Amino acid sequence: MAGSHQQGIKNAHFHSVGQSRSPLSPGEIAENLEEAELNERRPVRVRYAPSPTGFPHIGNIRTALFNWLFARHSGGKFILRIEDTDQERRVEGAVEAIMGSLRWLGLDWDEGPEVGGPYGPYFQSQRLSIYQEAAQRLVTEGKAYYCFCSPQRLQEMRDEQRRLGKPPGYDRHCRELSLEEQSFMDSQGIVPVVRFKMPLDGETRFHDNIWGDVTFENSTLDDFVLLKSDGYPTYHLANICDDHLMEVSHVMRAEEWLSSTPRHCLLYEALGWEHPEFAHLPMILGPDRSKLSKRHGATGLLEYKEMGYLPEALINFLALLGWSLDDRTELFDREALIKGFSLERIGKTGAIFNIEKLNWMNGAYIRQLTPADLADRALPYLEDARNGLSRPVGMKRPLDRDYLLKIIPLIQDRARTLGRTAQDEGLVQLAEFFFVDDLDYDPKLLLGKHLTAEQSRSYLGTAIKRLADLTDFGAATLEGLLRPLSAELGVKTGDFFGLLRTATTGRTAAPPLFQTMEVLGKERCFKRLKAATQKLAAVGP
RNA sequence: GGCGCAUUCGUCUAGCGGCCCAGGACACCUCCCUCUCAAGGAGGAGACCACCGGUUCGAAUCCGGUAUGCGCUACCA
Repeated sequence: MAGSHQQGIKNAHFHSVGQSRSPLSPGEIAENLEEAELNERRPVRVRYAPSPTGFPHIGNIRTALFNWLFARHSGGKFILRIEDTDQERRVEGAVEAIMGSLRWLGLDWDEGPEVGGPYGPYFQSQRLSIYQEAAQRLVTEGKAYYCFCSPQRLQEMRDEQRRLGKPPGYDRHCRELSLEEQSFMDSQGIVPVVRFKMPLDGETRFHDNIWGDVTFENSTLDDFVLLKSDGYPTYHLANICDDHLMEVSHVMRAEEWLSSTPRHCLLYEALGWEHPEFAHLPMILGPDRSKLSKRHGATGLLEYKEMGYLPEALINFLALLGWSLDDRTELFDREALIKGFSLERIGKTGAIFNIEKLNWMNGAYIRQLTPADLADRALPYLEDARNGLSRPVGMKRPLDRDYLLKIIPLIQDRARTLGRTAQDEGLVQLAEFFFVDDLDYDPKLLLGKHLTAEQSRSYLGTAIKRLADLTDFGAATLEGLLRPLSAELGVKTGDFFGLLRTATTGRTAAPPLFQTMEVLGKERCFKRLKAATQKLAAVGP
């Protein structure tokens, strides 16, 4: 099977730029910049700005990936900023999960938590005064106002609007409050929020690098909240302030933000700032075409690590969800992805996350690994063989790496994940029988399609006898003995080898028999062959 | 309901007026290889390019409408 691995590499057609792992050369970056940034002289600075309200899922991470690819492609900076402005929904451990996810995929950030940077801090909760000052300034300039409406009033207002079939939105009740009215409310102890004073007419138009020109009537936009009563900013305010202060050049985020972009444009304008370029990424959908969520099954990125997907395979797969290089390239190494990535080739339609294709791709990546690398990556999964489908296997630990190294060539072409899969195509499942002491299988499997229990018993007995004299238990020797024996016994090789396969591996589908027996070793094979004859006794005639 | 956006094989997609009675990939089927299962190789099936009009010598590609879908419509991001 040594040749099979070579073949795997040869036929996988991995698209590579044919250079080492080093980043792009300055010349290449300049070239990329020229093609992508004709109108823009600003250095590229992009950011991934998740909120720690949960663990990052496939969709979030795809956004991170696109930002990272764009930054690396253009020699710009990739910033990680934590948007922790919602105190209520904050989830413990989320920040760690975010960083862990990025690190697992190798998406390194140039500025952000743990690495710092000249535009910090990178946690919005540590930048509150910035937002408060901005809100204050807008109020002073008459571009925003205090709103004292209670949550109850707002809720009733919305219910009423819904009942009347009118477009929902704040009714601007507090927009023109007099100073007296305001101080009265203050004296009542009501803490106001700050709302943006939306232009009542006109339209807001902006250019999106993916969607083209988009226009909104200002009259359809309401006076949204900038600063909450707890002193924290809303996403809109914080996002705008930080993107401006951190000199973000391109805002790349999910499509669901497209509708709030006019608000952001207006806010930039009110603050006297120029807005960055926008690029709204198409969404990742569940099989029912709705926004991917927990009810679609595994969505957390780290779950994919648990299941035994390779980070490079996941990156490749995710990159192809919404982006393509051309009409045929499917497999990219990291450098090829960086080199080929461009905003121009991002599509607009939501993409369904198709796990089948991921499985294929992961298999392709597994095949392309060196056996030693695969062994090292597989070891943790074998040691802790619980992932997903669970059921601990009866292996003695710690595992013998040298033994594993001999097994790898036999299962490398067959594995689709490093863990377990529902179709038994996970590496753990494929390797399992090499490690356990006692095989547990249905004795009937020994009979195959054409043999009786009696025949099986007899063939097995003969095989054991002949095998006993063997000093060399190599695959070639085994074949040299067993193939003629099959003829001698007058059994089809398919039936005979099938019998031996089940006896030695406990399954009907396994790697090639002779190599498998060689790796298993004489002692283990004998034990299993004898156990099989025992089992046969239980089947009857 | 309002606003915005989208619509090419089951799925991911190529296509930016003639090269397309639409190309690639996954999945599926057949065959080859073969001790089983994979991997690999060779084929196949699968899309009236959502629909209806228009522009044009010519449209999947441009324009309009319809339908459907999705997103947003919070003191959430």
